[in-house]
Parts: sequence; structure tokens; C-alpha cells
Amino acid sequence: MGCKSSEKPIKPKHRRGLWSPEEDQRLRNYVLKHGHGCWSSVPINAGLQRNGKSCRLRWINYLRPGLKRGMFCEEEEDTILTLHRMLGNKWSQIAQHLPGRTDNEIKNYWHSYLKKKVAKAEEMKAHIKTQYTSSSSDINMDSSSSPKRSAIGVPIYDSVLGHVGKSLKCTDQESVPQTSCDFPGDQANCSSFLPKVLFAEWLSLDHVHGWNNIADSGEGLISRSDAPNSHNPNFQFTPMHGFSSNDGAYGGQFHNMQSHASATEMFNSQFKFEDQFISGDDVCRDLNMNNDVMYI
DNA sequence: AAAAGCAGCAACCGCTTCGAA
DNA sequence: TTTCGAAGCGGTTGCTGCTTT
Repeated sequence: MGCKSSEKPIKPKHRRGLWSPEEDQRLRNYVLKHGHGCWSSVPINAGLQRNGKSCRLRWINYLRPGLKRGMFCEEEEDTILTLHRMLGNKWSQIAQHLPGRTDNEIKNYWHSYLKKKVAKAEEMKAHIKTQYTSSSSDINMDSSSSPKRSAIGVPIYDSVLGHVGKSLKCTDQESVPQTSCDFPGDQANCSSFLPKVLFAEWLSLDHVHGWNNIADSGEGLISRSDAPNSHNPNFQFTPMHGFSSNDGAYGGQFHNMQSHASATEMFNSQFKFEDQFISGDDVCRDLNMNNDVMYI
């Protein structure tokens, strides 16, 4: 920061509005050739009648190489929903976990589509809830099989009915029906099959692909026997690739977690699932955490 | 066929943070 | 320590194209 440009900007009249292809070309050529350096000098040097801020935005949101254009795929949608639930409107942080997507794009997508989808699903869920509470005698609502408990390990918008089946990804091929809960009546069933805890969100790709490293570094996160393999159907990765261990919302925190207490604190401060706000105590009570290793 | 309404997206605005002087 | 300018970020606006009436 603190770019000290020798050329003092002489209050030029800045063009506004949509960018023309020529402007895009100029900016692209300039940045690719020289780098942006100080954004306020970019429009001057590139011969654009825009302000630096506008150039920066145009570059970041549209011209930057590697940007994905077009529809969001299912995985990306899930990731946004999950991260939004955890982080709120931290679009830039969310964008960090979606390579090729910009914060602006994600924000727009949220406002124009996902927000409504979530709201609709919540509405639906509320409706279902009222139906169940009015005829709950045949539904086992004890703590071990209630949707609340099941939801603990699934920081995904399981209420987004369109995603219930997809997001929850019941991975136990043998014992779990391959249903996607297509109709409301399935929701209770489906939740009872949910894997109990999913911590994949806190893992970086390194951790996903390099369990040896974790063990070798003594930075036990999850016991090695629980590493994802075919014998461990409860283990699951969500589509959240790229969670870095030090800049991610949880990566760093989780790795620095030194005790049950701090884990609880983190849960308490960060996790709000659905309309049931589950405390970290609730979660940790069900876990056996020792020496920085979390057994599931 | 035309007007009104709506949705999606790009861009702008204003505030905050950060780093250099 | 303070000041200033640049960058970053999230909220909002406004344009455009599509759909509905």
C-alpha cells in the first residue's frame, strides 16, 4: 500500500458506466505487461479515463486471468451456502475458497438466487416442523436421532431441500439408502442417516491428500485411523476444497486449538446450525478430544 | 405489440484497514 | 504518533434484457 506515484494525478474527468471492449483491451494489455502496481497510476499509464479504483474492480471482477464465467455448479453452490452460514457476508473470504470466482459474483449470486432458495427452504422446513409436531407420536425425537443432533456434524444448509440429498451425501454405501429426500416426508429419515461429524471443512487440501504429514508433524487433527478410506463410511469430505490452514476461517483456529475449552469456545462463537443454535458444549460432549486429536 | 414489472449483473459508493512518510 | 493515500471490502444502485400482463 502507500503507493507513492511520481505523477500526481491531475483531477481528470473519469469516465463512468459500462466498460467498452477497447477499454478492457487497454487495461488488460497494460496490466499483463506491467502489472498493476499502484492502481491510481494504471489508468494514466494505460490511457484510460477511468479512476484507479474502477480499473482495479474491472480487473479483479472481469479481466483477471483464471476467472470462471457462467453458472455456478452444485459444488460451488454448496460451498457458498456452507461458508455463508459459517462466515456470514464475508464475500471475499468465501471467494477465497472458490477459485475463479469473485466476491462480487458470489455476492450477486447470493442476493439473486441463493438467499431466496434458503428462505424458501426454511419456510418449507418450518411447515414440515409444524406438521411433525402436530403428529409427533410416531417419530423418535430423542437426542440420538433427532434432526438436531444429526445436524451437528453437517454445517451445510440441510434445510435447503433441494440440497438435502446432495449436500449430506450419505456416504455409507451399505447402510444408507441412496435417497435424496425428494419429498418432505423423507427428511426425518434422512437425518437419522447423517454422518455424525464432518470436520473436513477445516482441512486444507494438504490435509486431505497428505494425512502422513499431519501425523508426522504431530499436529493431530483427527486420528489417523479415521482418515478417509473405504472402511470408514462416516468420514466425509464436503466440496470445500482449498481451506487453507492459516487463512481459512477455521483452518488456523482449529490447528491452534489447544484444549477442549478452546474447541468449545470456537464452536460456541462460530457455529450456528439452522434454527437450533447448538453450543460447542453440545458438540464436544459427543466427542472425545485428547491431546489435540479429535476422535470421532 | 407495447408497457410494466422483475431479475441479474456490473459498477459505484462509502467506510475501514493498512502501510509509508 | 499522526497524517495521508491506496487497497480492500460490503452494501447499494442502476442499467439491461427477459417475462408477464
